[in-house]
Amino acid sequence: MLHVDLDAFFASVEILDDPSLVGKPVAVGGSGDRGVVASASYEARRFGVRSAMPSVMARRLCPDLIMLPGRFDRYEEYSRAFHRVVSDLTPDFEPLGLDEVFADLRSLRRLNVRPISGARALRERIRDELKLECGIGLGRNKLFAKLASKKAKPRVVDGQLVDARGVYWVNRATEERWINEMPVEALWGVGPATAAKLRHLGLPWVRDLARIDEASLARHLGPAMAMTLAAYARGEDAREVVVDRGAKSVGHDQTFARSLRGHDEIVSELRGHAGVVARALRERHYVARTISVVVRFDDLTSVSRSQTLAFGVDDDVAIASIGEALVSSIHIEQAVRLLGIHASNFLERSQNQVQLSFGIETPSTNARVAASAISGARQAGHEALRDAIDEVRQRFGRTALGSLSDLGPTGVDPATQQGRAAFGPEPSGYVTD
DNA sequence: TCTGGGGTCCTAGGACCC
DNA sequence: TCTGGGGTCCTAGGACCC
Repeated sequence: MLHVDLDAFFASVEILDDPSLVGKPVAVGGSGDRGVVASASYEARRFGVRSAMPSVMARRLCPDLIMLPGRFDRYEEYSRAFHRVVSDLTPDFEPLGLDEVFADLRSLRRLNVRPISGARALRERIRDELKLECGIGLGRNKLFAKLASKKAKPRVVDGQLVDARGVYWVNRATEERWINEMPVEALWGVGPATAAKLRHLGLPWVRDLARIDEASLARHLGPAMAMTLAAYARGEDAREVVVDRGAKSVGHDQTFARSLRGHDEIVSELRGHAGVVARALRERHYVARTISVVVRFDDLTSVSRSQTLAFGVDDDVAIASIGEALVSSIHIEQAVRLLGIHASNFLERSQNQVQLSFGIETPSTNARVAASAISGARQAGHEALRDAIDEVRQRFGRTALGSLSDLGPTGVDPATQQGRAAFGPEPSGYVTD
């Protein structure tokens, strides 16, 4: 198993695209009071800046930090190029986020290529063709390959950058040493909460997990986690490389610089979010049967609501209507700092079974209204129009046409409970910006 | 310093079917 | 008349990963 991890990915792409940033402390992330660092250059890391750190703290540690907002379309381009390079080594690879890849190298045996040679060649090509640095780990399974790639990467020790080995291969002796020396939080799947539980149980080391009875571990962590951790502690990891893992959900969340107050503010933001999710679905030719919303309050507590329909949706207004119905079912007494909407339970768009005239079994009146809105949309020929809008936007840019979600009314006429208002017979709402 | 936004997987309870 | 055990689906929440 091979694991590649690109160094400081987002920050490195920014520096490649703007050479004036070379040698400077650069971070990508939100710059506001509620922002966090998504990626930091090694110059920034020398000051202690780390990803997932609140931006306020990063700036305190490094006053000259150059904070960039992030251009994810650009990172995706680089990511695709990265995957093309990996695919030349083997087609058996699995991306993890934009900047990591697992690859099963067993097929290289037939070609008489040693894993270590393949890894070195891959690293050279990433450097030559993408101008990016990376760490590569080789091991018996995903667990060790991932731990090894971390060892292969440059580290900051006492504010100084320690050179990277580039490629790190874990042999049996090293495996055993790591199992004996590693704290539990070094394991995949052990975060702050699980680490705290394990410390509480007197099991702070991976070697402690090897001696504890799995059944008693399961009582505290659940059966799945217990089984996984017990296996890891024996150096076993059965996870295979899955090529083309299809997406299971898409969503859009946003934390607001100023928390939202009142139903109207929330609904108007929700419509924009619904449009983002709907477009993502259509790009993938999926429809989603389940729509969920999440609301985070100023005290950082969150509430979610979801609803599964008998058929799939991929339409801005339909998803917004369902989202509104769900949000309306939440008791909102505080200001809202985050609002999210997600779609899951995908069907291929071509496989969608649409019911136009049957009553739809749903627990709430609002959802029935949403369903009738969907029917209304289809009957009004709205779908073809929307696809045309998507196509125009694809060819001429996203701002070439005004956004459907800016139309205003919810798409549901409260008097008639009909979903005709926004779809209407006349499409004059869709004129250009 | 006070915690983003993109996701995945697991758990527990309830409804429902056979 | 009161009851089981297996299984699926849905919902809400939580933990984790990059």
